[in-house]
Amino acid sequence: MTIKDLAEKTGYSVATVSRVLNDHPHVSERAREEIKRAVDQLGFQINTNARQLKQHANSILVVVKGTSNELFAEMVETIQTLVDKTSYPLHVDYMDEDCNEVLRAIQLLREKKPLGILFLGGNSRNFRKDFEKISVPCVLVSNDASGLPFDNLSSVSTDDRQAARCAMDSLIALGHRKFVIVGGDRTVSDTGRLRYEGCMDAFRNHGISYDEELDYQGVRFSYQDGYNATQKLIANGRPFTALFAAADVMAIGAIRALHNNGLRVPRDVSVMGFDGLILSSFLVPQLSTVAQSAQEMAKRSVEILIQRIEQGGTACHESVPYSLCQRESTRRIDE
Amino acid sequence: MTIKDLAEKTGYSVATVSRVLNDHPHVSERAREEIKRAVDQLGFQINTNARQLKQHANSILVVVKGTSNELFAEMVETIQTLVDKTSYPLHVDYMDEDCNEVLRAIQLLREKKPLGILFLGGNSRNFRKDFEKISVPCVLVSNDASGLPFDNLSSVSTDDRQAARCAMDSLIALGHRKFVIVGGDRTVSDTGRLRYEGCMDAFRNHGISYDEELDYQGVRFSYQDGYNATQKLIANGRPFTALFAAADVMAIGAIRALHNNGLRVPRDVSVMGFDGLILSSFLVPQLSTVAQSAQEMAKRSVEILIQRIEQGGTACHESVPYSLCQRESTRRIDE
DNA sequence: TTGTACGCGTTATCAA
DNA sequence: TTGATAACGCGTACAA
Repeated sequence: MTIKDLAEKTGYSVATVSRVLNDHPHVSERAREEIKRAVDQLGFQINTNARQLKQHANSILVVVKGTSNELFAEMVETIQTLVDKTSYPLHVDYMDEDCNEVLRAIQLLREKKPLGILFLGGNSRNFRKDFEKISVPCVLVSNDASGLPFDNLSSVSTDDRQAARCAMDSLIALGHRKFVIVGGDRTVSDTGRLRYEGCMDAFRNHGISYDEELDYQGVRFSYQDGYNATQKLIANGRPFTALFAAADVMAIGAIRALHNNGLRVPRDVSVMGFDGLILSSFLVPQLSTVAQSAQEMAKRSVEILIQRIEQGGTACHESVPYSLCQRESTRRIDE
Repeated sequence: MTIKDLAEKTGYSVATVSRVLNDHPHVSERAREEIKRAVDQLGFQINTNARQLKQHANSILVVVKGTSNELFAEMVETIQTLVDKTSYPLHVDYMDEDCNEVLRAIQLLREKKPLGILFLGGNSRNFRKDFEKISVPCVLVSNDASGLPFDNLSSVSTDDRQAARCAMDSLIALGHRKFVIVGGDRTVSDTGRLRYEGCMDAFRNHGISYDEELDYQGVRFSYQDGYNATQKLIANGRPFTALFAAADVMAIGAIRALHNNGLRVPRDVSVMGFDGLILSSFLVPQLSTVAQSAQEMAKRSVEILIQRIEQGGTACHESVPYSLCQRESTRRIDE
């Protein structure tokens, strides 16, 4: 079933059929109706390979790093509704967490010929290495790209460092002095490194002693890793009253590990997460966390991308506000 | 940068270049090397649109219904590793929950020309309506398709009805007699309907009275809907000692709602979920649940699909075992 | 072993 | 308003 078949069945030419299919003008009402009816009747489906081979498909591409990242899932939804309001078709591509998102984008660039790309998550090393091959406007979402030398790569992110520092400040204000941190692997995750540094800023400012070796665990952003890391921190035997996890999923694993060791949250240990997943507000206790504005990040990314696509201009780098949610997993302690 | 350019640069013809690109025989070592070098140097990337327009790409397609379904995410990982061991390329396509997965598959069938399709989740109504247009072997995963009249549609699923019944039986064995259920919308979700019927089976068997109107909520599988539904059930004012949620995510929302109403789990109310998400074992209290064998379902689906692709044969329908996890959110009560 | 030439399904540019 | 036809980039008979 091709447009050729459609042409034969309806008695029109492929050109006319194509015009109808693409809602082009210069087609008589009668032809339009007849052809549309035939499309429905015969269950015709267009071949996007052939179409994209010809067309400069004017779509927007979203490359999502990680297939089960709740924060990204929330953002994709927002992006979808926003882009739907424009005339740009949207294409979302999910990939494994430890895939190279830039190489993947280069591949998709050839296939889909999008006008611009939105990266949900990304590793600066990958960008440094291969991004030069991409020339369409791009926006890196949730990571800052201001340090990267590409004027077609904008970014919208949370100020991870400041947000983490703010979280620690709040715990310090609650009277906490002895901390452990379940964070990301600073050698591979930009996010992990920044949030770590934010914590250090707070410690330094308040003269709090902290042993990077004994009180930090750099692991993957998962329940299990959060759990394991916390087990180790407990096993180290250094007392602590507050635990900061650089992601809500790790915080959940951490709370379970604390529980298994007879430590209650927030009675014995205050736990603060990072991200502000929807899930975290349904937990018992509700998770205190630094909430990223997923909606706002998504919104600005789309706006910036479309602006760059339509009006050009060089890269810009924005950070969107975060909000500290003091909920039930943290408490004030007496000195 | 096309194979034509590549041909010019190297002095060979497009045919030879194409052969090298596809690792075909009948190419001299020298030509192979020269061309491969040129590919690297010029950063050539093949145009998959053109390629797929020509080729009957011998890939396997996975259509995932729902972008943030943890259970499916687990299965995709397993599928990926399994298919990687074969020579079939794998293509995973994620779509919104309330999209028509069959129409989407038909579309992708034209684009990617896969040898077979794996459906992760699906609505029997959609299949009944449009599946006839698909002729390649398919496997519906997590829903039973034995009632559907297609001999190229196999299925691998959990026996939802029996599993739900088993869950209720276990709660009854723990002394519970007054139940409420947070389930799916039985009019749209096959899964929701089956799990509901399983509960009814148990009630009937044990002579337990149950008011479908007052004690059942049919909602979407989300935290928020689980929460809202539970609020309503509590507001109805009918006392209950056990709550069954047809999905772990709903159970989590339910627990929070109970908590907000001063009801402790499992002290005041026992809560049992369904799915066995990884998350559920990290909660406090650990969620009692009916765990589906995600791994096993994924494994059998792949096996069946490849078998059908390679050796043909008509559809088969399997159910994989579930396991009842009595953890910390349920308890025995005294009569 | 290599090259020529055609066709895949579509869109777009003409001319009618 | 319509139709014939040339691309798009690639794979593959078939010929050499």
